[in-house]
Amino acid sequence: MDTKELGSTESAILNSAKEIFERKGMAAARMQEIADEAGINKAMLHYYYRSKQLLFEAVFKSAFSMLAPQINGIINAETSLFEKIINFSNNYVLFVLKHPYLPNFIIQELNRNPDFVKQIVAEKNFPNISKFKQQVDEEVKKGVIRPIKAEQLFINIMSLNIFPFIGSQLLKGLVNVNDEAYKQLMEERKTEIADFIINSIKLK
Amino acid sequence: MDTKELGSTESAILNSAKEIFERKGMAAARMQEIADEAGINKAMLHYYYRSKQLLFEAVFKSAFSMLAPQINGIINAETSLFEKIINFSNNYVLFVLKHPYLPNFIIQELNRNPDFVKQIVAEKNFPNISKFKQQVDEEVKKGVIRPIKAEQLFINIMSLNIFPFIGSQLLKGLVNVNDEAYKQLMEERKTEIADFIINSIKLK
DNA sequence: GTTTAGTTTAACCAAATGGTTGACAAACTT
DNA sequence: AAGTTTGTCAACCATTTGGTTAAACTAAAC
Repeated sequence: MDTKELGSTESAILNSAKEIFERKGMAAARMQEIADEAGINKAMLHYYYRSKQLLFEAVFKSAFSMLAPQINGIINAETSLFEKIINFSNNYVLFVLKHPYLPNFIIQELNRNPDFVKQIVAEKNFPNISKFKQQVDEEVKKGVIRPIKAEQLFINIMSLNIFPFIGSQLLKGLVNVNDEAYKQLMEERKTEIADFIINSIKLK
Repeated sequence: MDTKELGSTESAILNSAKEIFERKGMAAARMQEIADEAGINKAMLHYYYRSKQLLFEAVFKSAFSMLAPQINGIINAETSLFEKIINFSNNYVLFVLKHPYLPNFIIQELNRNPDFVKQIVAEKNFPNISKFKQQVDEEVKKGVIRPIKAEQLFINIMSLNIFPFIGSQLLKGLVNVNDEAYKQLMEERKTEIADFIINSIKLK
């Protein structure tokens, strides 16, 4: 596949590995397939990354470091609570269009390997909702929004944004629409989600 | 493992296969492990189910037939819209406590194999939201709830209920709570979700 | 021009894995 | 009771798979 210089072989491997791992998951991914995708010999994978496990971890960390700023940047921005909700919903849809398999990959592998969470959480760039929490508590106290735990609100925001993509196959079936119509629904959600949330919490 | 008579070996296999497949997914599951779990010889798996693929399909269909009534029964009940929302949120949490890996398994394998959806949708007991849709449209027209597409409301309900379990590892990390505290949050959601939704759509 | 260090490949290997076979036993059938 | 079907198992098989190795190639250093 394409590379973008920088130890071209090494980054070609990482790119191909990302593609295969994200689409198939650790267990179903094949080293040979990654090598083929990168257009290089299988031995190169081990030359640069030692083992499947280590290659996987490199991919996972790289993937997580794409998602984290997405969450962090918006949740901890210097904007009002409502703006955060609007921005997140809007941006997340755009993000997923660029990386369709990424969120599912992360969630899946995190479930398969719960200990992994601890490693990741320990890292410096791991998102932190403390600022968001403080903001929510304030708005509740000021009577701008109805009483709600910041944790629950955060889970709601994440759920409404992430699940429609992860559960897309199931939802397509249940809602009984084709790919095109579902894509249209997702498009609408860029504003629908924020409306839905703000309507729920805002005290007029 | 335990069996519950009825061709004891065959059902022992299915039970063990469910357990392993749901926890590890198709790709990572091992036939030997399923046999061990069932306390029988590996050849028996093939005697009763021919191949890994067929055993997997049996498990998947069985799993889906547990989830479907959960959705169907409530969404198409003879109750008011608000009652449906309340009942679903309440029941779903109880369901997941009994079958922790099931929803994730279904969504995961459906993603991995999108063609599978068509097969499943064709079956008679596949949930259908037409009644729910009609109900939502009516309530909008009557001015009981604000204007919202039934499909979007449905997706919101599903997202708010299902995602917190599927993404539990990620959310635990982001919200920064331990297993115990997270379980507590899930407990609260039995009522929190319905409140959140109804607050959003209800016109006073 | 030779050495040297890093890079790449074809061929190979051992373990794991899904699946098969043939013997054997238990349960029906007649 | 003899024969037939059904269920069960240990051993086996072919293929796949992650991983290794030794030799060949490349390009910079001397």
